[in-house]
Amino acid sequence: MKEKDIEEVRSFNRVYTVFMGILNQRFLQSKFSLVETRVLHAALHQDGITPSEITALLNIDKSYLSRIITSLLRRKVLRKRKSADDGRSIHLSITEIGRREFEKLNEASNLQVAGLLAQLSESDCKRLVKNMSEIRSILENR
Amino acid sequence: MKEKDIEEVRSFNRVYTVFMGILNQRFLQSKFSLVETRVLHAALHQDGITPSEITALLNIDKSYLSRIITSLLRRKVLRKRKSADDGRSIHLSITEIGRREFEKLNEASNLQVAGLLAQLSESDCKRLVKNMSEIRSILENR
DNA sequence: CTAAATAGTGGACAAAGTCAACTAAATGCA
DNA sequence: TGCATTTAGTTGACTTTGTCCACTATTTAG
Repeated sequence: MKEKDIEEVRSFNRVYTVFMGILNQRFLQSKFSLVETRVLHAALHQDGITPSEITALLNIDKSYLSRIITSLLRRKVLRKRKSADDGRSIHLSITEIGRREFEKLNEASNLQVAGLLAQLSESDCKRLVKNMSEIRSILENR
Repeated sequence: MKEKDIEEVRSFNRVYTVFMGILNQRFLQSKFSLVETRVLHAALHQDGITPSEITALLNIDKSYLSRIITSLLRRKVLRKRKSADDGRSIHLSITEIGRREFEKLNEASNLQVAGLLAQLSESDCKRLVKNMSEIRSILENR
C-alpha cells in the first residue's frame, strides 16, 4: 500500500512538473527567477521578514539567499532595515517599485496558468482545482 | 470563478514546490540532476527514444538536452545508435549501468517521498494520494 | 565570563541553462 | 528532378544559478 502511494506521488511529480513548466525555468520570461519571486512574495505577505525566516520557509541555502537579497536590494524592489532586537539580523520589506513589479509578475503568471487551464474542459478544471485545494490544505495543516 | 481557480493553482504551486523540495535541487544529493533523471526515465520507459521526442516530452531546449545526453553517454548510463530511417537522428537506450544507477536513484527518491508522507496521518496520506492520482489523470487525458 | 550557537556576507567555484550559428539530412513543391 | 525550406542534433560562448566553506559580528547558554 505504502509502495503504491509513493509511486503515485512520484508519477504525479513527473506529470505535474512538466505541465507547469517547472523543468524549464525560463518559460515565464520574467525579470525574476522562481526563487526570487518567492522571496518577493514572502516580503510582501510577511512584511519585515528576516532572511533566516525565508531560508526556513523556502528551504534554501543562506548564502544563496543572501546573494538573492543583495540583488533584489540593488534592483530596488526590496528594502532592508536592521533589526532592533537582534543586531545580527535584518528585516525586509517590499518597496513601491517591488510592489509594482510583483503585480506585473502576477499578471503574467495568471495568464500562464489561465493558458494551462484553458486546455481543460470546464468540469476537469473544476475537479483539478478542487483536488489542488485539498492537497494544499493537507500540506498546510500537517 | 476563473480568477479564483488561477489563484488556487498558484497557491498550490507555492506550497507544493516547497513541500517537494523542488526549489533546492540538491536536496536529494544524487549523481543526477532532476532533468537528467527525467531523461533516464524516458530512455528506460521508451527504449530507442530520440532527442527530439524528449525535448517535446519534457519541453526543454534542444541544445541543453544535447549536452545532457553527451554527459549521460560519457558516464555510460545511456547508449546511442544512429537511426535507420532518419540519418539526422539517434535512438537512445539505457545501459546496464544506467539501469542500476536508475534503480539506486529510485530507492533514494522513494525514501525521500516516504519521509514526506510520514509527516502525514494515515488518512491524510490516503487523501493526498487520491487527489494526486485524480489530478494526474486529468492532466494525462487532456 | 567564556564557549558555543546563530545571522548574514563574500570568495571561489561548479553546475545549469540560454541563444545563435552551423552541419547534415529530409521534405516540399515548382 | 532540383533547389529552397525544415528539421535533428551539435557546438561556441556566455549568463545565471546554486554550493561550499570560511569569516565577522552578535547573541545565548552554562
